Amino acid sequence: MSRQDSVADTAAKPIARQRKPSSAGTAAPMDYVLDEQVGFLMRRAQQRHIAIFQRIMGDDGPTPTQFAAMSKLSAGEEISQNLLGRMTAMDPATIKGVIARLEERGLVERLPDPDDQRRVRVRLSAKGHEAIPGLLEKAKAISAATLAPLSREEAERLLALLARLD
Amino acid sequence: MSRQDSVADTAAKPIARQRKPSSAGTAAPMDYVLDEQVGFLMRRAQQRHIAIFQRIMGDDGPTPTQFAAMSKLSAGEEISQNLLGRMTAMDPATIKGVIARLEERGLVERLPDPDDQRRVRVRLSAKGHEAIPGLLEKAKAISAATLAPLSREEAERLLALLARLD
DNA sequence: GCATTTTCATTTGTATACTAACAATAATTG
DNA sequence: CAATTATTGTTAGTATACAAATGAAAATGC
Repeated sequence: MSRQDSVADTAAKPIARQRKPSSAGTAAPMDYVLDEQVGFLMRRAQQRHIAIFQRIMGDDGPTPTQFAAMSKLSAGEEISQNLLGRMTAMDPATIKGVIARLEERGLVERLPDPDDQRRVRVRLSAKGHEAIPGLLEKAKAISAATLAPLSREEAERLLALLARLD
Repeated sequence: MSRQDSVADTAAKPIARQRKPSSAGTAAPMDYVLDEQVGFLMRRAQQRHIAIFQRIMGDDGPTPTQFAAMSKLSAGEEISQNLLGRMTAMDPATIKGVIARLEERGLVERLPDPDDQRRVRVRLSAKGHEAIPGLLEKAKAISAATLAPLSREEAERLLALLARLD
């Protein structure tokens, strides 16, 4: 294997899913199997998704949150930093770092809002705009690859169920 | 609202889900709606889950990954650090930090493996063992609360679908 | 119109999570 | 057995992600 032993491939499948006959006397084992819990399953599905994301976007591509911000900005309007955070499900501290890194790479620009001195308006730079079509193409491939193990109907069902856990 | 404007509650629902008539001339908008992509939906579902986790476990409770490690160790056996990482879907660098923080809090112990000088064996401390029953109780409540918006059948379906995205 | 509250952005601190590079030790193979 | 390869654990660096606290500015209420 070329890439390091990342969790996403090498140790992908959990090793010990055995469900002991509840014998040994270490307190009450209870019927709790970590590998069957929502949180654990979601974490692992996310790890796989992020690995796919990085593979398809490439080494100099945006991270998932960076792309989310760019995607929302691609509509063309200037948006305040915090509002952009809400639109992409990032809190103010998180969106700040994401925008700062996008700005370092020349993909977005920050400018003061003339109407509200607290606000910082964020928008795509010309370079950012140029990147959008290619990124959207890759983003579609990422979603498809992530859902590849499922049929169309199953994928639709999963998305609908996930949307209800908001 | 008492807690800061965290994404998990205040800005929970995406704001702009409007699907413009593909008018404006900023390149090709393509039919890509961030809010409908697997990655985005999983990220938001995870954010909500983690918020529930922290609320139920409490301020001095373990984090999700810390609990995952403790849960696997509760079987009673000593496990090498890397193997424990594979069992809980964490790479070596990540499990190291998790175990270090559990050790600082006196919940796990690290000891050299007599048969393999590279290995570090990890096990629950007495204090860690005592904490397990209460933590398992809370962990079940966390899974239930996370899945609360869904019916039994829907929850089962979601878990089955997530398990296939591994 | 002024005090209270809210919003916006920032900073600091903690915890994941991964890549990459490394050293030490085991296991394998010629 | 010696050389190669693999495994284990560590360190350093980057990027999320959130809590909590702060200061500045805007909105609200009375």
